[in-house]
Amino acid sequence: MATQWDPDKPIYLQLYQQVVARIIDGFIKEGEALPSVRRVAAEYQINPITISKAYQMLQDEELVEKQRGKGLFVKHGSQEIMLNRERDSFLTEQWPEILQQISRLQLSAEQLLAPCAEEN
Amino acid sequence: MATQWDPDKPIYLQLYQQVVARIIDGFIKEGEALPSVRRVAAEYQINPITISKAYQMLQDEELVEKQRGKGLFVKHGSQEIMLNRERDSFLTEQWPEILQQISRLQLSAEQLLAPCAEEN
Amino acid sequence: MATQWDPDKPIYLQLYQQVVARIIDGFIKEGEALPSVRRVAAEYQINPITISKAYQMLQDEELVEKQRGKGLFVKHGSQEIMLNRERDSFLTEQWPEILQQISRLQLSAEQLLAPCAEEN
Amino acid sequence: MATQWDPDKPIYLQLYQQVVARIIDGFIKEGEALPSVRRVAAEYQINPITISKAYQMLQDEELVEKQRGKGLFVKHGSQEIMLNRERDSFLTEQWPEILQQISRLQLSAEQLLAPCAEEN
DNA sequence: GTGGTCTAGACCACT
DNA sequence: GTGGTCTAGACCACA
Repeated sequence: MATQWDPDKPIYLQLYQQVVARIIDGFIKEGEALPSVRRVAAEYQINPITISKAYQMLQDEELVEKQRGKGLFVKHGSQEIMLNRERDSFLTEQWPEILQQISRLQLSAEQLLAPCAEEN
Repeated sequence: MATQWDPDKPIYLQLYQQVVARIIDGFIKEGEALPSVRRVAAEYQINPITISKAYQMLQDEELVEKQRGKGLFVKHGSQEIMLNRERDSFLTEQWPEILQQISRLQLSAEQLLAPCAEEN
Repeated sequence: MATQWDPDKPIYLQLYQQVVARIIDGFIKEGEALPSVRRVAAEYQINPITISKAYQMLQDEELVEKQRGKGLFVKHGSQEIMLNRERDSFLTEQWPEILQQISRLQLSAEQLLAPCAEEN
Repeated sequence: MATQWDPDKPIYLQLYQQVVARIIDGFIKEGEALPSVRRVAAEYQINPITISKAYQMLQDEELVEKQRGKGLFVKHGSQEIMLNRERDSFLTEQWPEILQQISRLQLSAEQLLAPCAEEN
């Protein structure tokens, strides 16, 4: 999917966010295994350690659990937790800043809704 | 103003953005001088080199000009240039991502407009 | 019994320790057979190889002996050997560290004996 | 101090515990900087990344804070938090198991207090 | 000077 | 097959 990496952000973080997104969006279901470290490493031409780092974050947050010798599995309930957490953080952290920015730059509703109009 | 620095972003960048914001918002007017490196360094307990770096960015973008022995002054026309540039970058880079995020998280207009309602 | 496995320790080790504990405590008596690999595998949903590994340790230590075609049997004298070995290792390896920890954390006798008091 | 490493535990974990211990015991005071990654790496002949990993844990737990370009500093209040956490975890997790072990192995008070007697 | 990130390659333990 | 750990060495951004 993400064929290319943004060079301004650590790969492991982008990877982490990608996995979270894929769980939220239901591409990886609860109870299923994450693609193995080696598999991802081969597919994306990335060092396995970089992937481990992303996967470690998911374990630290208890969204994923290790089954020794088998792999990492999405915990039950993770999808909802992730979704709620993303919503919360968007609404309480990012959105207020965005609103402030919009007001500072005196952007009109017309300008903001332009991309929506294009889709029609 | 800037009560504290976000430890995850370079200070010089935060400083740069703060100055731009203050010019756009008219707190520092065109033709006026920026606060001196020393002054800012003392006030914010920051390494002077860090401040120089932020100020250098403003010079590189020709939004500010050096008057030898006097300091840095906001060029005439800078406010408008900055404002337009920020608008453009917001509309073309940030806003599309924000819209996508809103759709992914299935946020309702109600949730998004809540903070506006509060202000009344 | 073993409701769940600690994902941070190898299963075969936990299994080994569990068997030792059950022999020491007399739940499995000398001369009796250990539950078969297949039985344990089915009951605990564990890979049979993992169980073999735990049972192999017991054979290597000659606490258990194989009777071809019948299974593994607890040797006579094993209970005492195990008990003594556990006592020794506890007193010489674990206990000194525990005492040191207690002193470092300045724990009072009161705090340490609280659980004993509860039992009354 | 810890001239040698226990080969059964990851070095980064031992390092983490050592730093926690040194803060609890007051050898590293609140507000002070941790020894730099490179310094420790040179002193103990360890790969810098291994040390980073230990230090990262301390940051994740918000016991230590980064000052960009300067180093890692012990947060105010960390000593007490660490001490309380270690006490809690000892009393609620380790100690009950120890008591159970003592009872299982039928160890006498005499045996347990022997090392204390030696000190006299 | 500081910490952070990544690579390439090795080895280990577990299932 | 799985993930975890470590090394050696490189490069980067920041103050």
